[in-house]
Amino acid sequence: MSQLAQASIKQVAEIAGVSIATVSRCINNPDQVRERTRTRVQAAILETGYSPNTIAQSFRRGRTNVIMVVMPSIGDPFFTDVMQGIRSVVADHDYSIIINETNFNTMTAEEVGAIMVSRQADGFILLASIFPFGNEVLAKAEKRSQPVVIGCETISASLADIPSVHIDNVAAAREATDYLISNGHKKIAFISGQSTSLLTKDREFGYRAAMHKAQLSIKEGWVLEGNLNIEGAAKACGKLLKHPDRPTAIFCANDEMALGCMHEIKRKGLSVPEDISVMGFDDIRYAEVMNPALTTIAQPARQIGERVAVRLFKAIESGSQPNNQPVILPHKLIVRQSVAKPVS
Amino acid sequence: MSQLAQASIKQVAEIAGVSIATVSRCINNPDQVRERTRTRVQAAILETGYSPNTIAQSFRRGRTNVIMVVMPSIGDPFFTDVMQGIRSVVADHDYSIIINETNFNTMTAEEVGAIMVSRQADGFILLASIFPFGNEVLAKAEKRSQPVVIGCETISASLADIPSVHIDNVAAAREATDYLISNGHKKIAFISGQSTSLLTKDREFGYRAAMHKAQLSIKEGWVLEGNLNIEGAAKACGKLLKHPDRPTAIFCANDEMALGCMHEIKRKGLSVPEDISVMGFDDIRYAEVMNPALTTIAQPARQIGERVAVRLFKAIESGSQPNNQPVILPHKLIVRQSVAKPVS
DNA sequence: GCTCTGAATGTAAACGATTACATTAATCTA
DNA sequence: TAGATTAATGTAATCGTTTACATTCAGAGC
Repeated sequence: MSQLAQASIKQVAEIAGVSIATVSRCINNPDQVRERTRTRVQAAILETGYSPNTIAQSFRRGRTNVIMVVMPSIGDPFFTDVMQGIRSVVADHDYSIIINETNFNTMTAEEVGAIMVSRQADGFILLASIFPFGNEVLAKAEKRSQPVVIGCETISASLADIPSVHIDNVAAAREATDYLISNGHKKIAFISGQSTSLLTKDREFGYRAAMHKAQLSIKEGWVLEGNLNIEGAAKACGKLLKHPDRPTAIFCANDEMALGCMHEIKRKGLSVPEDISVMGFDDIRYAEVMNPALTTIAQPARQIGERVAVRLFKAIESGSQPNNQPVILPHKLIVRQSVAKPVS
Repeated sequence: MSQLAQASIKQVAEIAGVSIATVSRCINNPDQVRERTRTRVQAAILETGYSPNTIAQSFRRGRTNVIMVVMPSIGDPFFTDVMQGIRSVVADHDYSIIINETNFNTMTAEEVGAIMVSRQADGFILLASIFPFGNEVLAKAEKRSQPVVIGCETISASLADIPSVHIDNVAAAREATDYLISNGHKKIAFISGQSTSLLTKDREFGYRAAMHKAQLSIKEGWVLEGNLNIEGAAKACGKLLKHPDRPTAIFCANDEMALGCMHEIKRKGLSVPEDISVMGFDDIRYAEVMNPALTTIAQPARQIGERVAVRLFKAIESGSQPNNQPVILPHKLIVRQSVAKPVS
C-alpha cells in the first residue's frame, strides 16, 4: 500500500549531513572516509532503507555487471547443465546472468545484432542457433563492443572469428552410428532437429559419413525432422515404423527425441531394443532413468559451460574480444540398454 | 578488433544536422517530425549504426520494461511449463523476462528484499520458496515499489497481502494418497523436498491427513527428504527398500523424485508397480514417457504462469499492488501404470 | 601560533536519453 | 500580406550515480 518512492543517495546525504560524494564513497570505498562519518552515513542508510539504484549505477559506470545467455530452451536438461557450468564461473565474479530464451527458434542475424547492441549486458554467451549465419552476423559482430562466446553450436567457417566451445559433433555422430553398425545394424534411420539448426546438421553429416563409409544405403524417408522435442520425435518415429523398409535402429540428434521414439515404439506394441534399437545424444539426466536405459553420446555439458564463461570473462576483463581458437572438448559413448543386435 | 565506441544520440544528431530532441522523437514519436527531417535522421542512424542505449533509457524513464522471475531451477520441467505461460503473456507487452535461478535453494528474506529494491525490473514473479517467510519479508514487501506476484509456492498466512496463484496442494496430495489407499495400499511412504519448502510441506500435510483419516499409521522412517531431484530421491528410496516394514507404495512430492525412485527400485531388481507402486506430482512431460508411465497429479502449469503474469501486468499498468486474493486453480489425478494393487 | 602535509570532504561535470517549455517555421485566414 | 494558428524543431533540465578536481580540516613539526 505504501508505494513509497525509494530513497536516493541525495536524501541519505541530507540526513547524514554530508555530500552525496561521501555517501557514494561509504558504499564503494569505505576506507576513504572517516570512521565517525561512516557510522553517521550508515545510520542514514538504515533509516531511509536506501539501496543504490542499479540502473543508475550501470548507466554511470557504463557497465551492467550482467552477462546474457541466449539459449534455445530453459526446459532442455542438456542446456540446463551447461548453465550450471556457466553459473559456477559467474559466481566467482560479481555478475548476474540474464537468460534470453529463443524457444528453439533459430535467431535471425538481426535479432542477435539487436541484442548485442542493446548494451543490456557486458558480454554474451550464445547457445542457440543463428541463421542466416553468414556475413550478416559477422557484420554485426564487428560493430559490437561487448565480447561474445558461442557454446555448443558450431558456426559456419566464415564466422571463425567468434570464439566457441563445443564437442566435435561430426565425429561423435559418426561414432554413435558406427556403434550401431558394429552391433549388426544395416538399416539405420536418423531424426534431426530443425533444418536450420547447425549442430543438428553436423550430427546428420556424421551419421551420413559413417553410413557411407560402411557402404550402407540410406533409404528415402529414413532421415526426418523431429524438432528436438518428444512430440516431434514421436511423430517422426511413427512414420519410420510404417516405412516399407523399416529401419532396425534409430539414431536421434538428441536424447529428448530418443525418449519420444521409445515412447512411440512402446505405444505401437513394439519394444526397445528387441524390435528396434534407439540411440540418443547428450546424456541428459533422464537417459539413465529410462527403462530401458538409453544408450547415448555424453557431452561434457557442465564443462562446456565453464569454459565458455571463463573465456567470456577473460575477454570482459581485458576489454578485448577473446581469441578465436575454437575449444573442442571430448565426448563419450555411453553404452546402456537401448541398443542391441537386430533380429534378422 | 574494431572495439568501436557505440554511437550515441548526440552523434546521430550532429550528422543529421538536428537536435538530439528531434532524433529522440524520430524514434519514439515519428509522426511528430517532418518526413524530410525523418529520412535525414534515419540515414544518420543507419550510417552510425546507432541503437538507443537501453540502460540510459531505463534510467531516464524510471522503467526497465523487464520483469524478473525468481525460480528454483531452470532445469525443472514443471517450472519450465510455468515459464511458457508467463512468456505467452509477456509477449503481448513490450517486456523482457530476466530469470533469477535459486537452484532450489530457499531464498532468505534479505535476498528477496535486495532483489526487489534493486529496481532491475518493473515487477517480480516469485516461483521459489522464501524462508523465513514471516514478518521480515512482509516488511521488505511494504517498502517495495514494484508489484510482486507469487506462483506455485503458497506462503504463510501472514503474507496474505502478496497475491498468489497456485493449486490446492493439500487437497491434491490427499487425493493422491487416497488413490493409493483405494488401491489397497496400507503402507505408504512419502518423499518430500527440502524441509524449508512450503509447497512440499503442504503436500506432506495432505498425505498425513489422508493417512490419518484412513486410520493408517505412518511408521518411523517412511517420510524422507529427497531434495526434489532424481539423486536425492534414489537415495531416500534406497532407505525405504531396506526398511524393516517396507512400504508397498511411495508417494513423491514431485515427478522428478518419482523417476529417481523408479530407477532405484529397478536397480535393486524390483519392479514397478508389481513390487512397489510409485505416485508422482506435477505431470512433467517425462511422466508419460516413462516405462511404466507415471501415475501423478497434474498441475495446470502453463495456466498458472499465465494467470500470474496477467495479475502482475495489471498491477504494473495500474501502478498499484495487485489485489491479494489468492487464485486457486484445479489439479487433476492422472492415472497411468505406476500404481497397482499390492501383492499380499 | 604558523606552516606544511596528507587525509577527509565537498563541488560539479559527466553518462545518454526524454520531455516540458520556448522558439522558429510553415500554413491558413481574411 | 499581415496576423493568427499550428506544426516542427530546439533548449535545457532532469533522472541517480561516480569521480576528477578543489577545498577544507586535523595534526605534526618548528
